[in-house]
Amino acid sequence: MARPREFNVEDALEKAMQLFWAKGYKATSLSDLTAAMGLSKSSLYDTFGPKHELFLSAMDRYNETVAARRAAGVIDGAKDSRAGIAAVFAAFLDEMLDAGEKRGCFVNNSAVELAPHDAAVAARAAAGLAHLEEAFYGAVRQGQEAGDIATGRDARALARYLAASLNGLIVLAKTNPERAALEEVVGIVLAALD
Amino acid sequence: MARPREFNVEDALEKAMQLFWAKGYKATSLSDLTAAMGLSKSSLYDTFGPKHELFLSAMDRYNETVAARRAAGVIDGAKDSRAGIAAVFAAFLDEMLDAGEKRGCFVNNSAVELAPHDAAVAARAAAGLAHLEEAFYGAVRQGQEAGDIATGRDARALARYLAASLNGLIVLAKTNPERAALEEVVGIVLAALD
DNA sequence: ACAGATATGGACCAAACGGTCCGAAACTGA
DNA sequence: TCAGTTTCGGACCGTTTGGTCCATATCTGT
Repeated sequence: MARPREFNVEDALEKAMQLFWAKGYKATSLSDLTAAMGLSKSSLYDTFGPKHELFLSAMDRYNETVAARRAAGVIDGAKDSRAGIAAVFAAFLDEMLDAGEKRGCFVNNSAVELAPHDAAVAARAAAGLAHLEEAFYGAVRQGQEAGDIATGRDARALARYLAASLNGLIVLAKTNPERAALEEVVGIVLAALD
Repeated sequence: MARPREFNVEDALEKAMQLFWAKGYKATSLSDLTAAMGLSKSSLYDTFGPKHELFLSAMDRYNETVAARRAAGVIDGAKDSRAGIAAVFAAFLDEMLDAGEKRGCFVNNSAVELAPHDAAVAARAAAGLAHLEEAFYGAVRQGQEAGDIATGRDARALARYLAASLNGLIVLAKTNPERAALEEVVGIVLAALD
């Protein structure tokens, strides 16, 4: 019927997500995007709509892929829920310290930069956080039933607490990326499960 | 000797800080600034230098005034250190929920938006966080000596933990401003002091 | 082979960006 | 009073921004 697209939509969206993740919304220009995605402005616009819409798509992709992988990481520690939770924190620390990129969490970044003034972004950020919280919630409940997490506290509150703590650590790591100090904090955070 | 300045430097810087705080660096234009500060571009440039320098001055002002006031809030609870710490968390929750502004913490915002790519901002964000941590540290030590905070944990690590948790709560509050849920999390955070 | 459909790059656009410059205004000290 | 100094608003600058448009190239179905 017609000329085929010369780029892979998924790949291009992935590139856009990586850029927005690393630089934020306002600091990423259309030129940056077209360069990274390997297509021209018109193609970008035809396929993904205006910049803001592309950004929302990038957030959706993040929630569906990166955040989902993270949630799966919690669940993988199924036999030992506590270990699964600890693994998520450890993975984040590695990501913040090893790469030197310090890009943090795309949901976190977007929530801080845009959520107060942008309802669509706020909704996606809320969904992303809820995703993480839900993963923690499942692990906490399981751990409480299995006995390796104390039952004294409400599982929902604990899950929220874990999600908040993780985001706090990310912010801290952006300015003070010292592994030992951060691990000490993680230790205190996880002690709430005892 | 010469024509006097028609605006108050401190007041103008305060206005700039409020704007950057609410909107972030990239989203705040020189037009926004001159309008809010009540002066023309040339005056702004002569007095505060280029935009980036003005932003750094705004961060300095935040650290010297807002952050200092916050630290004083911790110390005010001198007789009961734990209460002083709790008061800081409560004050932040009020700020995030009552105003409806949800601007959060200027240091937190700047750390997320710019720290990974801007060393000067990163340094100031680190200083702001250190300021908060130091206030917590003093309170924790005092509390441990007085007996209302458990001595089982290192005071420095606890202070860092409190600073991280506070920042995590701020991020959470930006997308999910439900008082009850947030207060529950605060309760778990403060339980680490027992 | 060819008609129809569609994705392409690059030219183009108005607006907004951060920053510079300068003539005029307003004050001071002598 | 008036020379000297400093600050003022606003015009102006080149660049970059997000977004639009179109002639061309390339594919498909018949």
